[in-house]
Amino acid sequence: MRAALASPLLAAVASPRRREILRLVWNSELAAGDIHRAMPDVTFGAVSLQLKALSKAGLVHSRADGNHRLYRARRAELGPVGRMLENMWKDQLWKLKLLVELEQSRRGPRPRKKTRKSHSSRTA
Amino acid sequence: MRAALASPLLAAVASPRRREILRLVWNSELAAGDIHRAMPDVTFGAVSLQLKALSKAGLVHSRADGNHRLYRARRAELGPVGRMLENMWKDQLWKLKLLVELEQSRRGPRPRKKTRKSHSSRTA
DNA sequence: CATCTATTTTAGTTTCAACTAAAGTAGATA
DNA sequence: TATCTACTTTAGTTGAAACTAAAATAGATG
Repeated sequence: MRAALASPLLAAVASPRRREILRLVWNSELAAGDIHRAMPDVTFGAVSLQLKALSKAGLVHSRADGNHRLYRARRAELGPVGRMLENMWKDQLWKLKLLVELEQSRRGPRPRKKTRKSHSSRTA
Repeated sequence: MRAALASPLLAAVASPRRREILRLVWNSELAAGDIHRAMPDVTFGAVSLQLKALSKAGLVHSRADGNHRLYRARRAELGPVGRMLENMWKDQLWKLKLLVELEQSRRGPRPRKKTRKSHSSRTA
C-alpha cells in the first residue's frame, strides 16, 4: 500500500490557493482571466495550472466561450467536502485562519525579479 | 502574500495516512505503538512523526501513561472539518475513494530492503 | 546501575507540488 | 493572412512532505 499526501479531492481543497479559486467560482462562472485578476500575486500560468488541477479532480466544470474559458464549481459533486467549505466560509474564525495560512504557507520559486507587470497587466 | 499547499488543519486532513491515524483515535485513546501496529507498512518513526504533525496541528491530544504515550482525536476542536470526516467515513463511496487514494498516492523513498522486520516487530 | 521496552528525534533520501518564464495554441478581428 | 487577445503547456527551479535507518531519550524493572 503505502501512502502520503495527495488525495485528489481533499488535496485539491487543502491548498489555500485552490480554495481561493474555488470560492471565486462557487456562485458565479468566471473566465480564467477574471480569476487571475483576483489573484495578481501569481502568474496567469500558475492560475491556469491550478484550474487544470481542480478540473482533473472534478471540483470545477469548464466550458469554452469564444476566446474565453469559463469555470464554475461543481458544488453538487463535492458532498461532505462542499458542505465543509461552505461552513468554513461562513465562519469568521475560519476566515482568519485562512488569512494566516495564505501568509505563512509558501512554496515554489520566489520571483526572480521585483517587477511584476510583464505579460498582460491590463488592470481590469 | 503568496501561498500554496499546507494549511495546518486541512493539510493534516488531506493526507490519507493522517486520516487513517485520526480515525483510529477518533473514538478510542490509543498508544503510539497500537497505531503503528495498525499500519505495519511504515516504520514506527514515520507514525511518530505523523502523530507529532497531528499534535502540532491541534488535531490530536496526547498524554503520557507510564512507558506509553496515548493519543486521541480532539473532535470538538475540528468544527466543520470533523463533521466532514465523519460524513466521509459513513459514506461507503468515500471509503472506496480512500482505498484508491492509499494505493495511488505515495511519497518518500521506497524501502531499500525487502525485509521489514528489523527493529521491533513483535507482531502483536 | 543495566537493560528492556516504548517512543521520539535526527540525518539523509526521494518524490512531489507550486511556482516562473517563455513558448505554444486557438478564437476573434482587421 | 497577420495579429491581437485569452488561455494552456513545457521546462526548469525550489521547498517541503513522507518516508527510512539509526541514534537518542525516558520510564519501568530486575
